Amino acid sequence: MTTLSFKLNDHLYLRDPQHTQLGHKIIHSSITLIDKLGFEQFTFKKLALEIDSTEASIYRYFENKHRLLVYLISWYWHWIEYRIEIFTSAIPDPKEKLKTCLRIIAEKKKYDPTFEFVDEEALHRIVISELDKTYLTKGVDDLNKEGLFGGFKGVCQKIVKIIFEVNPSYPFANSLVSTLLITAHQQLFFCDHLPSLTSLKANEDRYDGLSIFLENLVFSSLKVN
Amino acid sequence: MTTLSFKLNDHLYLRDPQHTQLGHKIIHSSITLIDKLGFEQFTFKKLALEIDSTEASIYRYFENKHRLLVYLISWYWHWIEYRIEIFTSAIPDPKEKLKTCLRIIAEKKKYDPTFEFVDEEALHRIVISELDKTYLTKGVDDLNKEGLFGGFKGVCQKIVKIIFEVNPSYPFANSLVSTLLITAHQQLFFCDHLPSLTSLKANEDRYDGLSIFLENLVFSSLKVN
DNA sequence: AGTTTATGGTAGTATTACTATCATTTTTAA
DNA sequence: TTAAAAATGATAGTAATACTACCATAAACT
Repeated sequence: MTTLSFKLNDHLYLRDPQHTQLGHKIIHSSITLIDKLGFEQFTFKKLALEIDSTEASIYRYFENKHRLLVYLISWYWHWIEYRIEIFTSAIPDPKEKLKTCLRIIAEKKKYDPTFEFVDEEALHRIVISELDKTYLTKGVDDLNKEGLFGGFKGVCQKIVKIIFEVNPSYPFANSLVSTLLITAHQQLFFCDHLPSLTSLKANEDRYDGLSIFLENLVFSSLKVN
Repeated sequence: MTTLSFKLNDHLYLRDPQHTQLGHKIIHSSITLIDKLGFEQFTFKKLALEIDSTEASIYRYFENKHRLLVYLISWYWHWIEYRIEIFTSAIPDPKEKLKTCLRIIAEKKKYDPTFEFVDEEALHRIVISELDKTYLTKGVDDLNKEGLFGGFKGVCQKIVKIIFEVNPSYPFANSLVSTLLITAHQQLFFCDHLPSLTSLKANEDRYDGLSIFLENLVFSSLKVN
C-alpha cells in the first residue's frame, strides 16, 4: 500500500482519487490511456470501459477531462519537487544544487515504487506532449485563481531561490526557470518528432545531451563557471 | 488589392484562400474569431455565421479547423521571415543581424497594410496562445511529412545560420533557436496570465523587457559581447 | 440496524465535426 | 454569346463528445 501521497490542491478534483480504489484505477488508467491515445482522443467513456466502470462514476472524481489532465501534471510537478528535495537537501554548494536540479529535470524518468499506481515514465511522456494544454486555454485565469498551477510554480520558485544564491544580481530568474522547465520537455518532443528543431540526437543518449544543453544555457546566463 | 502573398505549402489547404474573396473572408474572420473565442471554442459553424457563408463552403477550403490553425500560424512565420529578410539584409555584422532578429521576434506586432486581410496584432495573440497546439497532437509526424511546419523551420534555420556566423563552434544552435522562438511567445503569455512565471512586468513595456531577456540569453550562450 | 456514501446503470441532450446531395450562382473558355 | 465548368449556398444527416439527471444497489460507517 502507498504510504506517501502528495497534498494536491483540492480544487483539482471533486473526490480525492488518492483515497479510494476506484480513484487509483482512474489515475493509473488515465495515464496509460492519455499516453496511448493523446489527450484529444482520450475520453471518460473510453476510460470507463478500460477500468470497468462508468462515465458517471468518473465524473464524480473529476469535473472534466481537462481537470484530470491538470491533476496528473500537477502530480508530476509535485513528484519533481519531492525528488529535488531529496537529492539537493544535503548539498551545500548552490551551483551543485542547481546542477542536480537540472539533472533531475532532464533525466529519463523511471517507475518510482513509492507511488504504486503511477507510471512515471508514461506520465513523463504525457507532460512532454500535453503540458502546455493545461494553461493554454481561455479559462487559464480562473484555473490560476483556484491555484491549480501550484505544482509547476512550486518547482519554479524552488529553482529560482537557488539561482538567487548562485547569482543574486541576475534579473531574469523567473523567466529563465520557466523557460528551462518547459524547454526541457519541448526539446525531447522535438527530438522524437521534429528533429530539425533540436540539437539533441535521437540515437545517442538524449537525456545527457539535454542536461548539458540546459546546464550550458543556465550557467552561461548566470555568468558563473 | 494585395500584391504580395506568401507561397504556403499547398497541403495546408484544399483550395487556396489567398486567391478568392471567400478565402479572404475566411482568413480574416478566423483570426478575429480564434482570437476572441480561443481555438477550442472556435468552430466552422460560428465562422460561417460570422462571414454569412456555410460550414460546407469553409470545408472546401480547409480539411478541418486544426489545418486552418496550422495555416494561420504558418502564415505568421512566413511573415516573420519576410520581416527578418527586409530588416537584416543590409546589415553586414552578424551580431547586429542577430540582434535585429531578436527585436523582430520580441516586438509588439502592428497591422501590416501589405497584407490587407490579416490583422497581425490579433494573429500574434493567436500564436502566443495556440502555437503549441499545431504540433502537440498525435498526428504530428504525418503533418511534418507533408511539410506543414515549414514556416517555423524556415525562421529557425535562418537564425541558426546567423548564429553560426557569430560563433561557429556553439553546439546547440538548433535547440537554442527553437527555445528562443517559443519562449518569446510563452513569456508574453505568462506576463498576462501567470506573472509569477516570468520576470517581465506587465505594466512597463514588456516587449523591451522580452528583447533584453532574449538577447541576454542568446549572447551569453554564444559567449560573445 | 439504519443511514449515509459510493458506485453502477441507463437515458437523455446540446454541440461538434464532419459528409453528402442538389440547386443556384459565378466564372471561364469556345 | 453561350455552354460548360467551377464555386458557393442550402439543407440534411450521422457518429461521437461532453456532459447532466435519475434511480437502484452495494459498501461503509455509527
